[in-house]
Amino acid sequence: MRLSDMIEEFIKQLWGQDETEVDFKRNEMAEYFQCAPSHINYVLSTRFTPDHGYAIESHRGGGGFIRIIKLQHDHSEFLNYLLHERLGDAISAREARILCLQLAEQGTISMEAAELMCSAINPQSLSVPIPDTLKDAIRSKMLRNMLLYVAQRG
Amino acid sequence: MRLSDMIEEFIKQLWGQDETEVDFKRNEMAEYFQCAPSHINYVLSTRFTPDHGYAIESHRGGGGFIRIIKLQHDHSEFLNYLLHERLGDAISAREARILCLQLAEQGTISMEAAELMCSAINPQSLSVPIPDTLKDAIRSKMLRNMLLYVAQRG
DNA sequence: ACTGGAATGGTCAAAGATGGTCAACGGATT
DNA sequence: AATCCGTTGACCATCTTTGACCATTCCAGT
Repeated sequence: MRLSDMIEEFIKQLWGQDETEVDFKRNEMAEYFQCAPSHINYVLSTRFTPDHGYAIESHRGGGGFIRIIKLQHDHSEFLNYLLHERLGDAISAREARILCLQLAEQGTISMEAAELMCSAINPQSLSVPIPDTLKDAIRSKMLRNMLLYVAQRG
Repeated sequence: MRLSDMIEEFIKQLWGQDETEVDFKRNEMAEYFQCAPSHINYVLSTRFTPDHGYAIESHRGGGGFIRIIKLQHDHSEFLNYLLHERLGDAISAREARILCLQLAEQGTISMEAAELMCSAINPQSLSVPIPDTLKDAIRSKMLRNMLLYVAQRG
């Protein structure tokens, strides 16, 4: 069995009943498996992505940690679709806006949340001198992060 | 838990009912936590700033002390302050995050809205190859648009 | 009034503690 | 042979902790 698979298994066993997230220290984990610390990042980026149903948070510096959050599975199909299929690496302001409003219409988020999201991805927010391709990429990342937050709350 | 976090907690528990400020001696506090006196300053400058809703006063010399004052903001005034003074044309992710959480703390917005805003301004949203100065500019515009929505809605 | 020491708090830079990124290497898979 | 995936290490970014040195205020003794 590959080391990465063992680390994946180990991490999955950290969850107890009902817990929605687990914390650990990257260096301790690497020490335990006698591997390079960056190996932990590799496992996270290949096995604990949003597509796999997880979100990652971390803090550096003394007392730092890595936190893996399980996304709720009982949220709407539409949200899942957006996160895993519809939302790619880039999206226009117009498309993003429509998706936010649809989320509200079908009750996944409040209309206020939708409006707030629209404010964030408003073309004005990105009125800086960079190529449109980058703007579409940023918008996609922004929307993804916001949707991930929504998905964390079930 | 980090020492700095424990000191922060401790200080926050110094407040009684209705009190608007608390006083203490830096050296006594440092002695209590067995840390360098300057550590207290570190905690103050990272957790009790005006952005966090606090002001600091102090006196040196015999009988000296540090005083932390809880600022009390009127909702719409604070929003105006943020929009017209605090928020310039650039802001770091860290500062932006603190301001959003502060808005929730004051009850101007819900904690959900604050978290949603934090998701949008998350460094990950701006992980594209552009200079940091542009990222700070975009963040400022995003936050401004979201705050404008909040202000107009309220 | 002066003056110098004691009692406080402030600043800043270095060291320590974490985690992140990226590119190279090598074996496995196609 | 070409490509993909796992593994590793060099280098980077961020946050915390500590200590050396500085500034201000008070007070007691001239």
